[in-house]
Amino acid sequence: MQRVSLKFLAKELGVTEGTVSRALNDYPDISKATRKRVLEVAEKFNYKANQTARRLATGVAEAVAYLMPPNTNTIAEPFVSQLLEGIGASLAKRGWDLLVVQASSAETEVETVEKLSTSGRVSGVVISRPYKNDHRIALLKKYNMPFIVHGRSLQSDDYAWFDVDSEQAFQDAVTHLASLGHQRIGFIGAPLDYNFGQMRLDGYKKGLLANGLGFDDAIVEIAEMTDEASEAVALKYLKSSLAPTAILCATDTQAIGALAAVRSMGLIPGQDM
Amino acid sequence: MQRVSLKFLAKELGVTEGTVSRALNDYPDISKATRKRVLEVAEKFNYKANQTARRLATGVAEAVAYLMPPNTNTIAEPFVSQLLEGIGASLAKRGWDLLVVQASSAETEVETVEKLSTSGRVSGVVISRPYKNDHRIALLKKYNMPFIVHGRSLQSDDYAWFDVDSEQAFQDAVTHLASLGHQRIGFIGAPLDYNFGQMRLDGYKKGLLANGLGFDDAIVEIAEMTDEASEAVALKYLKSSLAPTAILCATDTQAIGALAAVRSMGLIPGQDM
DNA sequence: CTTGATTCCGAAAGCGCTTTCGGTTTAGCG
DNA sequence: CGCTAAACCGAAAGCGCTTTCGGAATCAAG
Repeated sequence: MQRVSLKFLAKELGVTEGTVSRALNDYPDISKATRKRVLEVAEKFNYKANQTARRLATGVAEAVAYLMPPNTNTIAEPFVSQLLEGIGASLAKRGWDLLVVQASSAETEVETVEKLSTSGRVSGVVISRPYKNDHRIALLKKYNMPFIVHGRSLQSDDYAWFDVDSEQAFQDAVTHLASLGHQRIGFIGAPLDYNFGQMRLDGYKKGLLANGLGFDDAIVEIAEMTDEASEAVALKYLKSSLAPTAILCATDTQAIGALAAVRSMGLIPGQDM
Repeated sequence: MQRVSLKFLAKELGVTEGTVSRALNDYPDISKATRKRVLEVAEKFNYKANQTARRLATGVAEAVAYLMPPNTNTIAEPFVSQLLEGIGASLAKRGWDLLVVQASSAETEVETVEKLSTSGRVSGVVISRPYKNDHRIALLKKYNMPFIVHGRSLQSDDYAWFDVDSEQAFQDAVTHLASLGHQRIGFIGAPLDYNFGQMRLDGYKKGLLANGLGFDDAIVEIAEMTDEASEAVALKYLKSSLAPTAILCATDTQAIGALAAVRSMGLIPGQDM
């Protein structure tokens, strides 16, 4: 199978590679006639430009990387998948590539970001869940690599981010539960190192306030983001003398754990709890 | 910020770019001493090779693409996410990239595969869920693009694939249930258009046979792969005079539906059923 | 018919790396 | 000490594309 290159097309057409390139890339200084000829022949031979060469020549990578959160298992969370789907779709429209990059651990994350920033294979980076004083962000800035953050941090004024309004959402959730008549609403939170952990807790608190409910340490706890950890916390709540009638969880995984706890107590979720 | 290129390092060291390249890539014809010097300086300036240039020069893309199944929402399925995680991890070890590519629709899928095969940006492709007479596979073969298929088809002898051994797994599942004392095991299957649907059904049947259990039409049904459909089927089983004591579902989603049915009957999963 | 402005395209220089080919040194050995 | 073989490294040619520069051809205007 003869690889169809620019040179091949040029020879076929009896023009220069430069001319073919100009025709293909809609340059102004090319006659209507030759452009038409070039496009036809390119079509005929099913020419697809070698992206690598094009990238080297233009200096633009035409690709962005999504940096996977380092904790294993997080990719299984639907939010990552859906995010990827969205990013991928809009990149595809421009013919750009989506790279999915993993740092095997938190330590290698720095190196991963560094390599991403300096190896020139992407023109932008998307990261999720900023930390406080995020070293990844620091690095991206240092190398002048364009990036956008999914999730916000307390000091995220000086870069672009997008996020769910965690605080509002959790306040709404409390309000919803309160409107159903719940007076005693428990909370299983995510680690406060994560900004969303902090925000969801804040939202929960605001919700309590807004609905005239009291805050009780006994049914508010931060747990690891695993179902086991959350299940244990939920069990403790349920077995206490003043058990909550509803439990709000910061993440899906924790909710799954809590559901298991509810069931193991012989209660039916959505009915007894 | 001065971009550290090979040329830069070469000038810094007083040698040729070629020499630096050789030292960095562990070529044999380079002295221990200069290699050491080169590595030190490279480290000092935090040199990372421009991947694009390297790819163009070597002709190997150092990247593989995962072609997302075209049906929307499938990426949200955990299997895709976990697969990506696994592929990404092993690619990362070799310093290769993982591209996630989406075809917006079934029609554009052909073009997507074609571009993937001819634009030279990847050296291999992974696809999921082969169809019968898969046009993607035909294209990949035509262009001599290495590929591997996740899932198998009936005629998958002439290419590499990997898959869960559905048949064995479901046979094992039946055996497990039988060893717990279950004599009447229901089955909610996936559409037989899917190869795994057929295989799981076969495994179920083999399991019954192997454990001396009888096959009963009344508690074996193929359902859509939604929780609602599965819930309806499970309810029917449970309400019948000869209700099964265990139900095997072909997919997670179906199991979720069945669990709902069990609970709505006031039974506790894992205990009463 | 001359001149100056346009239009179009060829020539060629890169982009940053790899890799072959030779030539110069050094080592090995009689 | 002389010869051959081996060890190193410089020079340079690509990889397949983009893009500047300038020249030839065409056109409009005087």
